[in-house]
Amino acid sequence: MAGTRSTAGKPKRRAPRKGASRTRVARSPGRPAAGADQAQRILDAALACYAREGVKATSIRDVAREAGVTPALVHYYYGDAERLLEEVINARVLPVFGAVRDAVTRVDEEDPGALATGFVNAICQAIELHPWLPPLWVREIISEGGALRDLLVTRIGPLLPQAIARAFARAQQQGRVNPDLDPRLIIVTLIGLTLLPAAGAPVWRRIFNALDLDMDGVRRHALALLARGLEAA
Amino acid sequence: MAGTRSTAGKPKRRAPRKGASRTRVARSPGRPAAGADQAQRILDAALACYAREGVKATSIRDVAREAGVTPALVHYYYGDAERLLEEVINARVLPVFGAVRDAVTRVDEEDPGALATGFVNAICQAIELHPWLPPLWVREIISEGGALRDLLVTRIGPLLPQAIARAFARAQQQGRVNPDLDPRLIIVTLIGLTLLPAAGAPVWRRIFNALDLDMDGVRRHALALLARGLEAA
Amino acid sequence: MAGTRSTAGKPKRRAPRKGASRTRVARSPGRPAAGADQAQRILDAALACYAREGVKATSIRDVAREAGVTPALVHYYYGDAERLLEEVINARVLPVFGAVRDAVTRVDEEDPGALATGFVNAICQAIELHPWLPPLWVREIISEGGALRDLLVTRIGPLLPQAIARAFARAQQQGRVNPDLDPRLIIVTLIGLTLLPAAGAPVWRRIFNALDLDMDGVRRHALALLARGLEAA
Amino acid sequence: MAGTRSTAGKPKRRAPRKGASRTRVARSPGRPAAGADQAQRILDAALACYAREGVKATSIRDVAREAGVTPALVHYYYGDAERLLEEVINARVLPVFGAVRDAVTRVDEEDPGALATGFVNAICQAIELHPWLPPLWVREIISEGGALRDLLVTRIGPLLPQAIARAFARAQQQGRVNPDLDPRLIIVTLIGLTLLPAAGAPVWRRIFNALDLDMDGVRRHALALLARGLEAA
DNA sequence: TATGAATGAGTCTTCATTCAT
DNA sequence: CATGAATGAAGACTCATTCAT
Repeated sequence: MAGTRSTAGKPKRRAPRKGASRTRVARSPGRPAAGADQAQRILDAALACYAREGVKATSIRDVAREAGVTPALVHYYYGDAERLLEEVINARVLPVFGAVRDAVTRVDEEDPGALATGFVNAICQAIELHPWLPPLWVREIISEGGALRDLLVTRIGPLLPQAIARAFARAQQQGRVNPDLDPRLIIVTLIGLTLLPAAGAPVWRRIFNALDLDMDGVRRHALALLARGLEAA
Repeated sequence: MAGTRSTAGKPKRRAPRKGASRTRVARSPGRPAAGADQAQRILDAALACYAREGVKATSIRDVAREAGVTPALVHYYYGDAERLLEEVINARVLPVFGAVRDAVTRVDEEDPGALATGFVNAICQAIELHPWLPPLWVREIISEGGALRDLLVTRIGPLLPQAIARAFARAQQQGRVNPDLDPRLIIVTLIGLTLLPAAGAPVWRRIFNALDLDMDGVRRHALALLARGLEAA
Repeated sequence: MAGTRSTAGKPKRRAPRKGASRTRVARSPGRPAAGADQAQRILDAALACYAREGVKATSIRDVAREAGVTPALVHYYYGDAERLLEEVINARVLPVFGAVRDAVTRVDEEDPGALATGFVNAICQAIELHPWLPPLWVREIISEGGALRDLLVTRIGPLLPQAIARAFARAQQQGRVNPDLDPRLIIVTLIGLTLLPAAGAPVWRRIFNALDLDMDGVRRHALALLARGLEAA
Repeated sequence: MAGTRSTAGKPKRRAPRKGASRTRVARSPGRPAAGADQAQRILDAALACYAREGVKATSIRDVAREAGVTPALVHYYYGDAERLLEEVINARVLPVFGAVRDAVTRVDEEDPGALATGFVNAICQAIELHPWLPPLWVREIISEGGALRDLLVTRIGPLLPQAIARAFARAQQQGRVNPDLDPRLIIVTLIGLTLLPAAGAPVWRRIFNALDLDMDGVRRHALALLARGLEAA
């Protein structure tokens, strides 16, 4: 009979409860206190799923399965697929871009070649440390409707891309850079020569039946192309 | 009761589901004879959804909504999300790559510069004709787990990429190409200089607040970089 | 593996989909076309559950169980617990109050006794026709937080209660009604003498071990009390 | 693992659940010795939720939220939604009815007018002391399926209602009371003239746009109606 | 005494799919 | 050719409950 049904799953009905979203116990604000390495494992699992399946196609169940926990626990820690994504971004993704930016800003801004080389090296290093980076980038940042596009526009873009574009524009005006290039597309090019090959590596390996297509080869190829492609004369 | 079949609620895609396959009435082979511009509309809608949301994240309902028909009709025509995807590939995607390949093969294979230029021009033309091409490419072909990866490996790869790699390898041995490049990564580079910027254009426009970042600019930038980057001296 | 999970339950993720609420197929607007007596059965079941368990405590599953259909079908027809409630109100509840109002407005407004008698008789008749009326009234209209309170305030209140209050205020000023009464509380009293006893009948029967406590007894008791209680002298 | 017990996700209330009953540490009997104003706070919170949302629609989480404690603590103290309800009844609800009964039994039982007046005054006083009383009464005692119905039948009914009914029956036989009334419905009427208006006050205030509709007005209206309505001549 | 972690179960909602029409 | 009705399955989210601390 009715009246026996559990309260679970449907708060009560009607109780707007919208405001109270954020499960009371949810940990999302501060990093999950202590002993909760589960929380870390969940973040890693989410990242893996995002990279493999795409953010939109990743269900909380997928993440739970990948992490070896129950879906309820994912919800316990991060409350919501949306908040889980936010946490992944803040705790995993942004730090990596921060590191790349730091590495690049240590380079002489007036030397466009050094700038490009610095970026390529930094991003290739990041890629080797974080295999999820290339797939996540091409799928969720570059792609239309990507779940992380705003991230690039609001939080990454203002840092590196604009700085690089400005540096190249200056150098170009001073005749130190290939005048037919569009300074704004330099950063796009740098990504197209590093993150894109990295993301596509598995396919290209199969197509060329070449197991030796590794990140170091990609790096050298990119640097070789840029060395001549960027220069003025 | 209705709905006694077992495949209901089935996974997004990929579920083998060998048994109940192929709806009795399903039309998948030739385009349905009459009154079936519906069928075309559905294919277009699917393509739009794939490009916008990703193949895995596109439900049959999404396609139906986009096409302005009932989900039942989509099922009636294509039976299955998997078969719908196949039809989209065969009827829409492959022809475009065929056209690009045809354009490129009309070029002198022994001139690496012409080859690169030919590819860039052909792909840029295809992009302008088919706005779904860049997003679909970066998300479903380049990306790990992309739904169209096999397509590249089995049906596109053997054609153009391998031919281009061979041509550049030959030219490189003859000293006519920058010796520090990896011939196999040339095609990757070409894509990274065209399809990737095209896919990312909306974001870059926002980041640089530049509405003038169009495909023609991308093309010129790519050709400028390649002109010097590829040459030997 | 991930990526195999059904799309169900979680549209895609993130796809706001808020606007698109109203299931495309949902029937809520027009009465469900034809042959859909299921839709009627569901409304009846919902009403029964509301009366028995309360609106807030009624789950869509309860309704489905009561109606002998699947929860998914309830959702198919009415999309949402909220919309189901709306439909029940519009298709079942409001018509009853309309009938009561019509009956009362046929009475001479200048005769307060006739007005009270008319209301008592009309509401008692409605109660006998619609057993769900008393429980629904006391629980969802009178009670704090009742799900139908707004209904009374916005759609029923302006009709009968205010008219009755005005009529009694006039008659009281003319010395034709007990001067110590509050005209606005007359309608409250009328309800307290009819709907409340009706709702409580089962308990009172058990307390007094009296199976003969029926609506007709309630009606006569109410009229007897009002006959003297309302009059002036 | 944690959570291997079987009662999880159990129905709102009423689930027999004889087996796993009574949490090992549960405190249900005497009030927990020390530091346990928490326990009191929880009872108050439960009462507030019951009045606001209804007993069936009140989850242990709601109570915890309202009390500002963890759900686990509520469970720690009262183990179970069912037992929590019992405690609320014993510690909060029954004493109030006891007080009303005491007040009424101090009146001359042979004077029906005094009896009615005494009840009205006593209940109105109780209402002003305990705002949760009217909603709880109409929703959980009067209403079909109300969670406190048994309470009325087994523990309150035998006291006051039956005594009042007997007193009025006697007086009626002696010609001292309106002969057309049903003595058993007197108590129902008394409630309909006090608790019901009190419960509905918020709505009626909005309908009549009258902020001056207070308990004292309700009391006077009730007494005025009863004074004439009950008398014999 | 009190709570964070963890989980099974239950509800809502959506989806793919079938079938009768 | 096309669709409304109907359903099983799956996913999201919430809940009650336990347990270790």
